Amino acid sequence: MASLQTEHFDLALTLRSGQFFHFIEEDGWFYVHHKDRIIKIRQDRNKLMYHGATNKTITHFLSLDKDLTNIKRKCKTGIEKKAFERFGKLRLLRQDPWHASITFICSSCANMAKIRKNIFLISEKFGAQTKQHSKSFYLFPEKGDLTCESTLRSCATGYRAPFIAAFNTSSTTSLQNLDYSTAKEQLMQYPGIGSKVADCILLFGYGFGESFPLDIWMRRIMQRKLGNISDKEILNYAAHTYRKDAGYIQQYLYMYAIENHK
DNA sequence: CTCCAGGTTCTGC
DNA sequence: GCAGAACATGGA
Repeated sequence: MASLQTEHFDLALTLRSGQFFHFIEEDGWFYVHHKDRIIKIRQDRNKLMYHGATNKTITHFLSLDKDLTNIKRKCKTGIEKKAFERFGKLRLLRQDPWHASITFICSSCANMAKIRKNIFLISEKFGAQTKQHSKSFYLFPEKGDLTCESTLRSCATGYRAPFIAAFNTSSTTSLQNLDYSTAKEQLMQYPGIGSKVADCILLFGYGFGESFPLDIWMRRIMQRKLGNISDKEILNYAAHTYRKDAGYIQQYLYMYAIENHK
């Protein structure tokens, strides 16, 4: 077993924050899917203990190298301050883009428990079985393997099944090199990917910090902050006020909104 | 049983 | 361009 020290980081909060669903909790350990690995990991105060990945992989995947200085500066007042105080120890995971894309195509008009179910069923029906840490898992399938719409339907994906099948043959390898707006336009050309899902994919899968996923919870909290304004105006506000830190601040606010809803 | 969920798309003004 | 409805399904 290897270990590493962390600062201002909460593993459980990070994993449970609705950005990622492909993990299980058992006997005090998290078993986290990451590409073809299952990372077995747990936290004790400032110490992370883990099996199945290198220090470098863990540090990158969990964004332990992320500099929070600018984010902290933008959360000095108002609702952002409260959200940062409560949820500032979560990091944005650096997920596999393909995995994140399918996850958030599944997310439309669903809840977190259902998205998790979709991801596990898709893995069971299409993914390769693997044995790691003396346990059996199903890896998330490769791009190109999600062709059968009826099997996708049996993963409780509903009307999203044809969207997944369409994205299965997409060519999105160059998105990394585009600017944010162009990358978002490209993603939104696929069926089932609108503004919000595109922002999730760009933030969680491609690391575009300026992405600001605007869902029903974010709309509520931003309208409470700014008044009854349109989505377009909210996104405009985030772009100009939060800039490259919009994604992180969104995640704090999202968690805050969920925890404090009536 | 009813209501809602990390929306998107189509339709009709 | 903008509001309203349809879209499948599971969880609370």
